[in-house]
Amino acid sequence: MRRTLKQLADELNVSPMTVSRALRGVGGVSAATAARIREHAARMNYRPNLAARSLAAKRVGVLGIIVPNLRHSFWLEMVMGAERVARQGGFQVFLSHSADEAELEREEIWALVGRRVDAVLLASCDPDRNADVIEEVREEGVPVILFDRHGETVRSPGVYADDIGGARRATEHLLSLGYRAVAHLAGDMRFSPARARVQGYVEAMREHGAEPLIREAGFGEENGYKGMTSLLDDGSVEAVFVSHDPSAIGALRATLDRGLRVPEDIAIVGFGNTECSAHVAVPLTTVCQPKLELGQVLGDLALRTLAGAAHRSETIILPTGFVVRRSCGAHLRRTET
Amino acid sequence: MRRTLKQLADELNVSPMTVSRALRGVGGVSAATAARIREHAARMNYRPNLAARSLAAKRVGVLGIIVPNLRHSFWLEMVMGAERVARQGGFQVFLSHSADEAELEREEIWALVGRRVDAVLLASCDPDRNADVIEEVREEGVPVILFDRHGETVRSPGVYADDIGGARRATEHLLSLGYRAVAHLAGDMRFSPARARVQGYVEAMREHGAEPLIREAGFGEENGYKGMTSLLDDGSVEAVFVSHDPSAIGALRATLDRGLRVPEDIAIVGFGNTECSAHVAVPLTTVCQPKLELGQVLGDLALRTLAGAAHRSETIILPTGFVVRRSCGAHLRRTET
DNA sequence: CTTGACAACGTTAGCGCTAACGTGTATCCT
DNA sequence: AGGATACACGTTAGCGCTAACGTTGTCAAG
Repeated sequence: MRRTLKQLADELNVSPMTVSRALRGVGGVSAATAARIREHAARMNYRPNLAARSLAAKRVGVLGIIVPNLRHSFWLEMVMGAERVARQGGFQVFLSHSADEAELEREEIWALVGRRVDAVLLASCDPDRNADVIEEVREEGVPVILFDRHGETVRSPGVYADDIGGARRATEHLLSLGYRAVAHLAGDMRFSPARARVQGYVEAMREHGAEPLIREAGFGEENGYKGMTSLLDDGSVEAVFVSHDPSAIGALRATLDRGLRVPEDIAIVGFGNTECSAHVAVPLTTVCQPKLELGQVLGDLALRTLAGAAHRSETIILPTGFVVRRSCGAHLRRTET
Repeated sequence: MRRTLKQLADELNVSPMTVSRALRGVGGVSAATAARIREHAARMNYRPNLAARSLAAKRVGVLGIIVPNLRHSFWLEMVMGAERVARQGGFQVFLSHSADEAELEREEIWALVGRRVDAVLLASCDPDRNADVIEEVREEGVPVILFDRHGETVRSPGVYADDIGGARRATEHLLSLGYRAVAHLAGDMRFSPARARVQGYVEAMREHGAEPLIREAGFGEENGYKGMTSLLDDGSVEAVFVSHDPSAIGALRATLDRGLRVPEDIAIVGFGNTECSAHVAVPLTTVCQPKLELGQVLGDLALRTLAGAAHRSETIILPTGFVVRRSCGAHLRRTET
């Protein structure tokens, strides 16, 4: 079967330890021997048994990442960003997802810890409910770094997008275009980003002396459709800031299905800049998070934490961007921005 | 730090082996003792060290999956499907991606094998180039199961979508609508699915006595845009079957940018049914692979292979579906289907 | 009362690797 | 010359777990 360190050592008439040192490049071996060993290992196509290595050493060189869901590009991009940084730092990434179920998430966390990952990067689908596990894992010496979603009770180093600022920006954009009746279709309020976006929206409205009008729709296209329908039933809205692009796409469809025009009759601004946002019938104006960068910062934070170089409870918030397309009606120049 | 088997054993005044047996439920322990042990382990929140377990035992309970790219829902869904089945079978999944680089892919394969995964499920970005690694891994007793893409030289058990049949279906659909000048915007011919789709297209055209017209565009929206532009420059096309939905979206945009109408002037059919396909300006008629099912079949094949219950070089091909939307012009009823 | 068979546990010996310390030899300084 | 110093390498002892075999006790058949 596989070749082991010891076999290599026998073939080369050195001790296993020397081979180990040479292959890891930790010094304590003459350059000549090291070269000889490395060459032989390469020819023999030797690969260390990482399970054994991680058992013997403490560090394993693996970060575990758990996201609620891989189907949304947001998570995916964050993971890719984190992975890139981790790889450059000599770490591998073990990726899991919780399918948005707190119970499964607990299991996944334990599975990662059982595999002795060096750190857990977690976008929890329910940070408060799983606060105990997180605490426990921390006590065992495995850093847990939260991202995107935080809870009320859990405070921890983490990386987040500036949801409040992004929501303010979106709302102010609509107000500056001259819309007054600007409503908000909120996301699932169990999640901190949804709450933060509501907050940003409300702040912006208040500052402009406008009355907030909020409807909780939840995430996803269908919820957006329903939420928008109910909003249109109820009263006269000029513009809507939707908490999440998929919902915004649903809202757009609902509006169009009513025979209303976007943005002439109703303006829409989304949040997230998902893959389809630029392609839909009326291209969506939207807030965009720096997804890849968020991931990179996350990976970086993890590496620094492991190196002991991060502040305790370092919290990083990255600013959001804003993409103006057609759904907000800016191109109609109702008012100069 | 963490509690170990031995600690548990001491606390319970039994041998570590008894604890191990009780926790794995392999028998050889009285029901009473087993219950006592399990209860205590649960209260102590004991988690086995999987690295140690995988070192001591042969089986680890992990499948490694490598896909070229996670950004396309196709791969993602396959992974999710495979993961679901694996989980039900008591396996975890270690997910990697090769970023479409053969060299990286080799590394990822070795990394997985180094971690002693029980099997490698691989959608290779270059099956021929990496045939040697695949062979080597197999010789070490780790089954490698290919999916979606196969090479010329590598023949192996695998799971594939019926690309030929799907392409035939799409082409025949267009022909049956009365279009005669049906062109094909091909994908990247290095990959077997692109070649298969060309084949299906050509076969269908020949059978209807129509002349194939193929242009290689590659994958992705930009390539689709360029390919379509060049196609429109060259001559009179009535309909186009595009090898991949993102390219089809690019092609659609190119057509619209020219001031041509879809489907009135040019009909378009895509392949893949990606997330955006239903949302674009003219909703795309497209061939859809049973992504999740492909993944499930893949996971199932892997488990059966590990159980020794699969035939050598079992190859599974799943039929594709077809979604008629607006871009093909079927709703205009040029001809009854 | 043996004998054997079986259940319920314990013991031993690693899996493949690495940390920590030990040994041997050349080199250098006073 | 004697000892300190440095380097190259070997030895020992596990990491936490499990396979394989050993031991003890029990009970029924002969």
